[in-house]
Amino acid sequence: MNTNFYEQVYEIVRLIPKGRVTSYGAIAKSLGAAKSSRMVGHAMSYAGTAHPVVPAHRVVNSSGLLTGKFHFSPPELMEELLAKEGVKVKDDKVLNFRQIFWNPMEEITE
DNA sequence: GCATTGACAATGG
DNA sequence: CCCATTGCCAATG
Repeated sequence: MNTNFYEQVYEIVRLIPKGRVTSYGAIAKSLGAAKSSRMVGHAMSYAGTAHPVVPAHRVVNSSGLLTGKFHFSPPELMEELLAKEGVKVKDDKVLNFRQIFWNPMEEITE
């Protein structure tokens, strides 16, 4: 595939530490495509059928909302995984989102 | 190749 | 804080 963009997205998502979450825009920015935040979401769709396990449940929208939880095998899986990681989810949104927010740029530092 | 849709983001009211 | 609009880019029909 070598669809660089998607590969980059998967790479970053895989780098997300346990108990942390990030937003599509942050990932897009890290890749230098802040305008293509939607592409990150598309990449996530492929994540389930592409690479070995991409913790897409750690990726949420800019509001910390679990927008794509419905895309998981069981929609509840997203909250389950997040809960296991120590992330509290309420009303399909991450609590203390700003505190557990993980900035990909800090790990990329190109 | 055009039109529609989409795991989004940012801005304005 | 919630709703409406715009931009952006790729996938799909």
